[in-house]
Amino acid sequence: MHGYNALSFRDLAKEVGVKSSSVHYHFPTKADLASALASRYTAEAVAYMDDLIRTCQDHDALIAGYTAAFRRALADQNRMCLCGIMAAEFHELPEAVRAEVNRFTAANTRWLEQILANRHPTVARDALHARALAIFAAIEGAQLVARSRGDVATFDQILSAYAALGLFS
Amino acid sequence: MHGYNALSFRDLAKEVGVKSSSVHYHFPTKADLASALASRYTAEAVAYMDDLIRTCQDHDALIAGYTAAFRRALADQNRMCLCGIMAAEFHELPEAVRAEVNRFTAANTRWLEQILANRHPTVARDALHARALAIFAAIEGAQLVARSRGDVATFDQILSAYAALGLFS
DNA sequence: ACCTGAACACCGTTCAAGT
DNA sequence: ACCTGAACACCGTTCAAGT
Repeated sequence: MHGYNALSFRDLAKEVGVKSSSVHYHFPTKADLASALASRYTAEAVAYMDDLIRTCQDHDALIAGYTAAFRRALADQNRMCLCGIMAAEFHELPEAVRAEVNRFTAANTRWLEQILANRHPTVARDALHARALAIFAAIEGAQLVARSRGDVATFDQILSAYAALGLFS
Repeated sequence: MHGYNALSFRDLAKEVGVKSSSVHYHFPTKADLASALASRYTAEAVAYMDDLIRTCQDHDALIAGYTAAFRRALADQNRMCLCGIMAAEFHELPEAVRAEVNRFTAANTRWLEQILANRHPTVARDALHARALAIFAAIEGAQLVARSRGDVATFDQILSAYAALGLFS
C-alpha cells in the first residue's frame, strides 16, 4: 500500500492495461482517486473489526486481533497503514483525502472506545475516548518506527512494552 | 518541514534564486540533498537534547523538554518530525536517506535510554532500550494522529494518557 | 459510455556550454 | 569553481477526437 504521492495515474493505468487518460474518466482528479482508495481501505478495516467483535471471546482476544492487523502489514513486505502514511503526507493532501484519513481514525477510535466501554462500563466516556486515541496513536507510531527498521520484531517489542504498562487493559 | 516526495530541486532553487541545475552541482541527486537535510535535522535534535541534559534539574523536566519539541512542531503550522514523515515514505526512500532516518531514531532512543538509566540504575539495559523505543514510537504516533486532526490538543490528550500509564517514568 | 493521443506545465537528471 | 539552457523521460490534467 503506497501513499498519496507514490500513487500514479500512469502506473495504475499500466497495471489495468489502459491509458492514463482513461483512468481520469473514472476518477477526474488525484483527489478523487485517492479518497476512493482510502474510503475502501476504511470500509475493509471496519468489516475486519466487526468480524472481530463477532468471533472474539474476550477483550484480550479483541486487542490481539486488532494489533495483528497492523503486524500483518509489516510482516507482508514491510507495509504500513495507508492512513498512517497519508497522515504523514497531510500537507500535500487535498481536502477530500484529508477527510477520508480522519474517517479512518474515527472508525478505529470508535471501535476501540466501544470494546473499552464493554470492559469498563462505569468509566466515563471521555476517559475511554482518550484511551482509545492513545492506543491508536501508539500502535501507529510503533508501526512507523518498526517499518523504518524493516523489522517486525521491533513492533512486537514496542507492543509488549505498551501491554506491560496496561495501555490495552 | 516537508518529506522526501514534497522536496523539489526547482522549488529550492527558486527560493535561493538560482537554477535547479545549479542545485544539482552541490547535491548531485535527490538522495544527496535529502540525506544532507535529514543529517542536519538529526544534528539539531542532538544539540537540543544535549542542551536539555545541561539545563534540566530532574527526569520530569527532561521529559517535558523532550516532548515539548514535538509539540512545538505541531503548534508551529501543524508540522511534524521530518524523520517521522520520511519513515512513512520509507518505500520511496533511497538507501542513503533510509540510513539517516535510522540515525535519527537511534539518536533519540539512545538519549531516552540514557536518561532512563540515570533514573533506574539497577534496571537492565535491554529493558531500558525497549522502554526508550516505546516512548519514541508513542510520541511519533501521537504527533502523526494529532497532525491529521490539525489539533495540538489531541497531542496533549494522548500524552496525558501515556503519562498516566507511567510510560515516561 | 468509455477510451485514446496530443498537448500543457510540472518533476529529477544529465551535460555541453558558459563565466 | 560555480552557474545556465536545453534536452530527456517522468508526472497530473485537459480536451478534442474516436468507437
